[in-house]
Formats: sequence, C-alpha cells, structure tokens
Amino acid sequence: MAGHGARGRSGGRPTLEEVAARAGVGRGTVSRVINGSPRVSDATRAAVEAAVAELGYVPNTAARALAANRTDAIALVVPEPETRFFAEPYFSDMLKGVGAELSDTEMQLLLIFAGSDRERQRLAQYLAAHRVDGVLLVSVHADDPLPDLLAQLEIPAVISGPRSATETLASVDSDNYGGARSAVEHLLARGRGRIAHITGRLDVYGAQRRVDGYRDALRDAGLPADDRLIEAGDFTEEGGRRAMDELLRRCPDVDAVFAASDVTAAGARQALRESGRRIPEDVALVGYDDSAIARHMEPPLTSVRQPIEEMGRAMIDLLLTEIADRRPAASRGLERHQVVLATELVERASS
Amino acid sequence: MAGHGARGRSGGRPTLEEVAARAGVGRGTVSRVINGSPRVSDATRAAVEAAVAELGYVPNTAARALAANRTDAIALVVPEPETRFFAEPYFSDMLKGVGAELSDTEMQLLLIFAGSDRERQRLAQYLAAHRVDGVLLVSVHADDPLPDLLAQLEIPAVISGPRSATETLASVDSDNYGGARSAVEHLLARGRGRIAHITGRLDVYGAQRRVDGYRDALRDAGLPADDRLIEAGDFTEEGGRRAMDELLRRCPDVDAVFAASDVTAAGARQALRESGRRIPEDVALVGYDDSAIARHMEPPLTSVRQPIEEMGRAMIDLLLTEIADRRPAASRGLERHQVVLATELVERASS
DNA sequence: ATCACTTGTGGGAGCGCTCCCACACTACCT
DNA sequence: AGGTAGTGTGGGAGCGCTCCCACAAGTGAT
Repeated sequence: MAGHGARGRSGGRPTLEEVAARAGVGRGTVSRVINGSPRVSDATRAAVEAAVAELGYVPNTAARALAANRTDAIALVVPEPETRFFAEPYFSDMLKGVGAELSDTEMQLLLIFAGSDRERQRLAQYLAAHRVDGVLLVSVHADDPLPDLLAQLEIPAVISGPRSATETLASVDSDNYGGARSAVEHLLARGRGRIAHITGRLDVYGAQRRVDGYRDALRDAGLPADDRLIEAGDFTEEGGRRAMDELLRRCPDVDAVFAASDVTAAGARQALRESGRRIPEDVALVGYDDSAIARHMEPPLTSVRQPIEEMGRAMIDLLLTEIADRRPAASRGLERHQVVLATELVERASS
Repeated sequence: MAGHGARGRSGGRPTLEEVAARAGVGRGTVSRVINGSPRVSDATRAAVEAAVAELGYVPNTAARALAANRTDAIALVVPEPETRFFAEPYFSDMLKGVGAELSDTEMQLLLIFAGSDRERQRLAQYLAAHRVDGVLLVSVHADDPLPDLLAQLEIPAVISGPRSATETLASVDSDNYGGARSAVEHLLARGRGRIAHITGRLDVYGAQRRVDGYRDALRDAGLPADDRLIEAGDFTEEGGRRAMDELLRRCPDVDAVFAASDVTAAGARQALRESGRRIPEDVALVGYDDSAIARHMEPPLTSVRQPIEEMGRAMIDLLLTEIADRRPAASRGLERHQVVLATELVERASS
C-alpha cells in the first residue's frame, strides 16, 4: 500500500481492486456491479456505486478488451474516397442514423475510409487485428473482396445494400425495385410516354434493381421496351450530365427522365437546360434519395425517398444482435437477416 | 498445453509466444523485432520475420495497450454538430491533411463529434478512460471547457486555432491577421475606399484577429476608423446575408466587402444581388478560406487561402511529438509550440 | 590472465480486467 | 434431521503483450 500512492498517482486512475477495497467487497463483486449483473444485493450494489463515484473510477478499456476479447467498438467502412463521402448526402444521413442508434450504447463508432489501395491495406490489417467487434459496410460494389474478408475473419458485419439477390451477409436495403416503379408510374400518371432512365453504377445491385423496376413499370403499362431510353450513369453529377446529353442525341423526343440519384438528376437538369428544354414543361424529371439537393434544386425535384437514417438504425440493430450472438448471422441458419425498407415518392415541381 | 489447441483455434490468432516457439527464440526477442528495436541480430530478425509471415501473426492491440499503457489512437474532436462538419469544407480539408500525415504511422484516427451536450458527456467519459493517446481539437470557442479537461487529464492535445494570444495548449493556426490585411490591402489597391467587414464568430480568436488586420490595414492607409463598416457574422451563409443587409442599410455607399469566410461571402453576395448591386462593378467582394465555394461562385470569389491541409499535417506533427515526449507540450517550457502558417490571397473576378 | 564493457537474448513480473469455480448461507422440500 | 436448490460473494487463473533484469558470449584494454 505504501509504494502504491507514489506510483499510481501520476495519471492516477483507480483500478477495480481499489474500488473493491474502498467498498469493502471483492474484485468480482465490483466487476458484477460495473457490468450490471443482477446477481448482486442492493446494499452491496449501492456501496460499490458509492466507491466508484468517490474514486471517479472509469474501467480500463484495454484490460477489458484483453480479458473479455471484445472491443466495444464497431466500424463504419466506406469503400470510397473521402471526397465522395462528403459530396453525397447519402453517407452523412446514414452516419446520422447510425450515430443516433448507437448513442444509448456503450459502443464506439469508427469511421474508416477505404478508397485507395493503401487505405484498404490498412483496413485489412485493422480487421485482422480484430480491433472492432463488428463492421457496417456501405455502398459495396459487386466484386468487392471486403465482405469475403470479413466472413473469413468471422467478424460480424452488415452490408447496406446486398451485393446480389443471394447475399450471404446480413443486409439492410430500401426497396429499390418498388421505388423505381413508383417513380415511373408517377410519370406515366402525369401523361408522359417517352420515359428515359439514367442508371446508377451497374455494379451496385441496387442500381440494377432500379432498372428492373423501371422496365417492369413500363411493360406493365403496355409500353414497348426500348433500350435506347436507358443510359448508364454512375451516381455522379458529371455522369448524369453526360448520360442526358447522350439520351437527347439518341431520343430527342424524351418527355421524362427517371435518374438513379438526385445528384445524377442535377447533372441531367444541366444538360436539359443547355438543350433549351424546360422542366417540367418539356421534360419531367424524377430523382432518387430525396436528399437536400432535391429540395433546393430549381425547380424542386420530385424524388424517391429512402429512409436512410432508418436504414442506419436497422443496420446497427442487426449488427448488435450478431455481435451478441457472437457469430455471423449467415452461419446461424435461415433467419431473416435481409431487411428491406419501403420507399416513398415525394412529389415536387419537377414532374 | 493440451487444451490449448482445442480452445485457441476458433478465431485462431497466433500469439507472440507461438511465434517465438516457431522461430526458436524467446518471447522478448519477438517483441523486439515487432517493435523495430535495433538490438537484434540480422539472422534472428530474419527468422522471426519468417515465423510472423508463416503464422500470419498480428499483434493483439488490447494486450499491447494494457501492457504499454498506450492506445496508438488519436482523436479528431469536432466541437460542432455533424451537420456543420459536412457543410464546411474547412473540416474535410483538415481531415484530409491529418489523414495524409497519419498514413505512414501506426496511429489510428478517430473522428468524434461533440456538438450536443450528450455527445460532450460521452466524449468526457471517453477521454477519462484514456482511450486515445492524444487529441486534435478544431474550431474551439473561447469559453470551451474541453481544453482544460484535456490538460487536467494530462492528455496531449493540439488545438487548430488558439483560444487567445496566451494559449497554453500547443496550437497551429494560419496568419489570420496577415491574411485579413492582405485582403484589405488588395481592395485598397483596387481603388476601393468604403470597405466593410463581415466578421466571423467573435468568440473565435481567429475571427478577432481578422478584425484587427482589417482595422490596421485601413488605419495604415490613412483611412478614418468607422465601426459602422463592421458587422458581426457567424461564419454561416445566413449570417453573411443578414450582416450584408444591415451594412447596406447603414452604409449604402460601401464599395467593397471583406467577409470572414467564403460561406459568409456567399450570403453577402445574395444580399448584394437582391439590392441590385453588381459584383465587382458596384461592390467588390473578398472571402476567406479559398474553399470550393470560392471557385464555383458566380462570379468566382477572390479569397484568402489558408493552407488547411498543411495545418492538419502540422497538427499531427506536434501531437506525435508530444505523445512521444509523454506529456503536454505546455509543461515542457517555452519551446515553439505555436505554429503559424502563412496565407495567400487568391485573386478572382469578384474584386 | 583479469576486468570492464558491449551486444544479443531469455524469461519473470505485471498491466487491469473477466470468467468461473468454490464456498458460505439461506431457504424450502422431503 | 438430511437433502437440494438457489443466491450472493471472494478470489485464482489467465488474456497477450511490454518492460526490464539477468546472463551468456564476445571484444578489447590493462
């Protein structure tokens, strides 16, 4: 005890043992109180809590992580360069939902960008070191090796958009197919007959589903299939502009455009303006995401709203369950680990 | 030993001990190799490295943190709501510089928002638990208690803008005074005589220094001091607009405006437009930050460039030094821990 | 030959927790 | 009276490292 004060006081963090001594109980009992075990009498609990308060005890995370083999941290991995992250409201909205859902948890959120090869290298190291209990993966492309790495390392993970219809990882997604259908049906109801579609990156499954929804809506309305009305974009503004230019060249008679994202729609809008077309008089425009861009566009953009914050929340729920069960959901049989949330068409002046 | 394989293999991470056995050396030697100690013979080092590669050994961070009492992580703390973080290019540029400088380090970067009281609470807990080796603090207001908390916990920290001329924490800043002077001198050289200033939040020291620079430049040019030409803003677009309205009402004869940020200038621009003034013919406009906004404004905005990425790098350098020295820089005497970087005026069409 | 260093190495102790077994008690049945 | 649970508690063992002391072997001066 004598030497203890001398050493311990610099940076002086009290330990479990010291709290136990103060409260007149054993180390195990303090641990139980800290971790909310029910197997502690009320009197003992109160005594321990008092000691904790008096000493200003804060558990040592490293010791806990070592002994319990968990980190109480999860990572939100963005397989994109940071610039895209900041440019697209999708990510920040997602982060908001995730943060909200996590705020009444002890869990710590880490934001990790893995855009460059170098960053990916670091990430792989990071995951191999098991520095997080679980991973949230957003915006993954079809050929991304990250999900498989995660599976191999047996790290619980939830993906924001499944890579395919047969995704093995737990996933949360919005109803891309239904959302696209509702957009097209809306345009049809407005009397448009030459409806074009600017797609997202087609190596993203959700973008493909939007194409499917677009196609089926037209088919069900009895309109002939015309692939010249479909042009590939990449979710960026520049891509939307380029695609629109191409569409106008190929089919000057288009009277409506369904763009796979609001940012894409913004690009298309520019191209339409430059060609002298008015929105919505000459060409109606519908976007996807219902982000801030849609509200501030001139004219305000009709858009398919995805409940992105809610998706973030759902991802956390799934992930925490997986972590609690201590193994990837996929290996637990055929329970429901593919969550799909409904979309909603928000009508504005552009259509 | 018998039970070891059975248990250890699920999730099977090799330990130092196993690497040592494989390489035919002691535990200490492997540790030395892993940590790059020079006190290892070349032959031994090679043997250990081979064993590490064969076993796919990755150090256990928790064990290391516990034994060495460090975490190899630092936090970038943003005492603002996330929305401002995403809205202002300042932060993302800073993050870029920080990330770049950190990428050849073992250090992990954590991004922590502390906008709400709740988030601040969490942050305090987090810091008390010493879950990071150091902290980068950006955009701190004069009355923020965070710096003092950091000092009290003896956590190395670097602040992006000093809170006052007598800042005790290590800090990195751009030359706000000189930057402001150069902006005003530029406007004077262009023949403007009624130069107004829309300030930033005046509880931010840097904003005050910009006011000082503005004042001194006018005084040195022999112009009379006129405080009606100064209106307080808050770095936001809305604030800039409101301040400009007020200025126009008070001094309809202004022929130039120096705004404390590009975002503020964007707000001022709107107000000027609405009052029928042309930029730069009627009123010249200069911003601060030289962010993307400045380049894309119509007309493109003359702006004072701060080397934000470089500032991020400098902050990391200072912080890593502090951490290596194992105590806050302020307590180490009067060395140079206040870094000030030069600004540069970027001239565009708005002035 | 002896002493003094230097260099490379092995391994004990200990970081602060969690997990779990052991044990004392207290009930409540036979 | 003797079981048989259940409840609350203490503390040993061990998580995988780092730190540091001890020591062997080599090198050169005395």
